[in-house]
Amino acid sequence: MSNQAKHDWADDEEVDEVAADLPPPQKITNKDGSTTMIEYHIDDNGQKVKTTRRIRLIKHREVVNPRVAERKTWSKFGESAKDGAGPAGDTTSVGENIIFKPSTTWRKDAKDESKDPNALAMKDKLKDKKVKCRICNGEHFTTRCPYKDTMTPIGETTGGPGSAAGDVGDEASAAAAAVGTAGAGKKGSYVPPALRGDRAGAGERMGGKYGERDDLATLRVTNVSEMAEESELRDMFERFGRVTRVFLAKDRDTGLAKGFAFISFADRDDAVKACDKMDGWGFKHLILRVEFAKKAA
DNA sequence: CATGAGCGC
Repeated sequence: MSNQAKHDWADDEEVDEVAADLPPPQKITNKDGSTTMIEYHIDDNGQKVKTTRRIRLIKHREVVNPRVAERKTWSKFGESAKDGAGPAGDTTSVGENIIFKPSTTWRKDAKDESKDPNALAMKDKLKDKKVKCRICNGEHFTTRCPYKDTMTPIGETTGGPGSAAGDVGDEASAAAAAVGTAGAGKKGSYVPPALRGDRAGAGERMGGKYGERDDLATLRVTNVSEMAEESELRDMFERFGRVTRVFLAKDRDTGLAKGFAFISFADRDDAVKACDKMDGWGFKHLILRVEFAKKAA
């Protein structure tokens, strides 16, 4: 630190010679306890700028499943009767929450395996059995194809003009085709999101703030427990057919479920079955109400 | 009770 350090930046006051023409800053306390600050300033280009900020109090409160919280109050018994609260390290092992996370780098891992003679033998075996992906002709089953979600199987129409089948021999050239611009309508080529799915050429019917949603096979589920999770809902509804979307409305601040959810099925018939069976279903001490969703407001 | 996000041009 030199003697320049005497200058305190906090004393800098180049502020507000212009402040006179600006509206005064406002501070509004909202119903939910948050504060909205509205300030005005002149930017470098001499433009008047209004800044609105909303400040929330952060609640340092842990969200615990009440059933877990309740269990923690149980008194111990037997040889542990005199032990204090919480797990005793010498008699209890605390399980971790194991979360299943599919790796996004599995292809790389698979490549590394190719150095392994066993894996090579397996590959040869697959070659002999002529396992061929219908999407990219790669040596894997179609369901395992890395382009499964972005490409259409070779030979299936995408709604675009068909052309002679490209000789897509391996994954590398398939990838090149996916990235390239040439094969927009070509079989096995990249399909833009707007053209994916069953509705052919629905591109121009899109509108509204969040785009248009087909709610023909969407159920609205109400009386959903605060503690519910999307995965649990998915598990419950999947047995009726392919679930394409699960939306559980949650409070942005607390993360707790707001009590209603939407479940979309690929097939409306499955939605009908699910609606029938799940309306009145008991879930986490509440009775679900399930009905077909109406159009969003 | 209850009809779905948030990004940023």
